[in-house]
Amino acid sequence: MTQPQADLLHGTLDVLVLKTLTWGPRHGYAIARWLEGTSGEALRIEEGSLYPALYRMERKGWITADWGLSELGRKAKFYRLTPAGRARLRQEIAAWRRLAGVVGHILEAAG
Amino acid sequence: MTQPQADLLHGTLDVLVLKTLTWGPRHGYAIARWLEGTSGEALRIEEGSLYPALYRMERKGWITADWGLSELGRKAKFYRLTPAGRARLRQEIAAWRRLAGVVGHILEAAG
DNA sequence: CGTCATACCTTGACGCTCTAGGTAATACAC
DNA sequence: GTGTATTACCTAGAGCGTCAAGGTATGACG
Repeated sequence: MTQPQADLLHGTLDVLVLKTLTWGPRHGYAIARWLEGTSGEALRIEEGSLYPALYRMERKGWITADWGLSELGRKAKFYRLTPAGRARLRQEIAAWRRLAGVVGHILEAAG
Repeated sequence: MTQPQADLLHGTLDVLVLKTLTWGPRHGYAIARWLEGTSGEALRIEEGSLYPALYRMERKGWITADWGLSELGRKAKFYRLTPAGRARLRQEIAAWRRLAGVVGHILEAAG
């Protein structure tokens, strides 16, 4: 009965993950939990979206990963921003602001 | 040399088109020109995105089309909102506001 | 005669998200 | 000790939206 998720993220996952990592290294599972929590559960970060996104960004050199131990003592892969990732984040934030500004302006106009 | 467009629209085309049609019927080409103009050329509406979007939404019953004559006397297909389209527009605006609010909140936080 | 603008349409590649599986280890209840 | 939930990772495939790059046809302009 559960409805499909209807593309909640609209291509914003990369920028959200990059931004999350500005607070320090985090493993994938923690990134998902943090984004969901910070959004007041408005976002659902599906693992089938998250892990491919992490590999993508690692391949592009925006983040790097090291294995370590989570807060609960389990093995976990910690990701952190590279300088290229910080630069990319700035670009993506700028692009998002442009889009949000334009779309917001059009949608809020009296119809 | 021209860079690829990098998914400027992020899945917002449907809601933008629906909103455009609240100002009255318009043909595809005019919808594209209007959105580009209103956005101060910040948006580029590719025809390969627009026309499939129009068919999609017509198939879903959100818009309907009639052939007519453009302002310049050429044959053109005029689209207009159906009641279902208006309902859908309200939903999509609400979804957009939620997403924009959450993403904006996260991205604007001091990193 | 060539070019630009209007107005429509199609195909294929690409990329992102989701669904729906899977593994493995720990923690806790019964 | 057996089942269940949680943590933490991973993958395959479908679906869908956007873009690039083509195409048709008409009319205006020089």
